[in-house]
Amino acid sequence: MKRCKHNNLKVTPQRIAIYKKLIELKNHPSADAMFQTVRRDFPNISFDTVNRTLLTFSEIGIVDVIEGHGRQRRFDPDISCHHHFHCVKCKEIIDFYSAEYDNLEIPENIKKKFTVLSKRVVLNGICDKCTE
Amino acid sequence: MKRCKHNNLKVTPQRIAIYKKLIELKNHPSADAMFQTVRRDFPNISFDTVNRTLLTFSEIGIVDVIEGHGRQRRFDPDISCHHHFHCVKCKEIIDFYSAEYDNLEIPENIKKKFTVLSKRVVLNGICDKCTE
DNA sequence: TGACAAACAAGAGTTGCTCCTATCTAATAG
DNA sequence: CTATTAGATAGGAGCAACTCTTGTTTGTCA
Repeated sequence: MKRCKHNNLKVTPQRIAIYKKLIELKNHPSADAMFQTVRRDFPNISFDTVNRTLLTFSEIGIVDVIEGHGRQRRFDPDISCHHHFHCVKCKEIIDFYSAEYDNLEIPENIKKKFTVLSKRVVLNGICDKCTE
Repeated sequence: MKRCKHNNLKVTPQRIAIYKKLIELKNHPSADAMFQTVRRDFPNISFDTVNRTLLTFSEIGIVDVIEGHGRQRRFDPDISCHHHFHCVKCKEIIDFYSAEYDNLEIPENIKKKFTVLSKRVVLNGICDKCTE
């Protein structure tokens, strides 16, 4: 919440409610999933507020917007360095951790030209559930 | 085109036109961008045909559907192993190559549980044009 | 406590696919 | 070479997931 003040954002009950739900969740909710969840405690919040708040949070760096192949945008409350496995069948995104991947160097020619903010290894494949 | 036959798909003029444009392109077109391009040579092709064909191509492995943060799905005609830099401002996706990244090992616990089909390192940051 | 900028709810609008139906065509059989 | 038929196409309707607009409410600072 300090983060909000630092960015000239007001601390509203809606934002607090969304933030609390976000840190509770261990998966990668869509805007709609967050809306459904927050709505239980806050019955007349609008979808737009939830969605806008999530985008605002991503701008000040308290959530990540994650890469996806599907149609819905997904948010990631875990902003520590981690990596993703995408199942091409069920579209699920599974987090995993790897020291080797965390320590990857950014290639020189990239570092010279661009400002790199984050890195992530994305594996595509078929998850255990879809293999049967 | 052999690939089409192997997968019991018919070789139609539309598919040939889409395929030709695809291998010409060096960027990461959206379905709509492809539609606009193909339409110039093939004025009465429908958007649906282009989109369906791109999805079909991705299923038989002649294009990749790539991770993206925006609302549009992007296709990648370069299916050799390479990596992506995403500019968080202009949303451009820039390809880069790195032998170090190509040789990354898949962690044991992932290999045991899931079938990995491809791997890619995704860097997020700000590109040279957006830095000014 | 009053003024003002920021945030909110509700609903309309937009984008980017995805599905449906009637028509057409490429490939196989005769 | 023609008939058959499974698969493909065009065009348009339908739908999901945002995104914008408008009028109202709420924090914050003077």
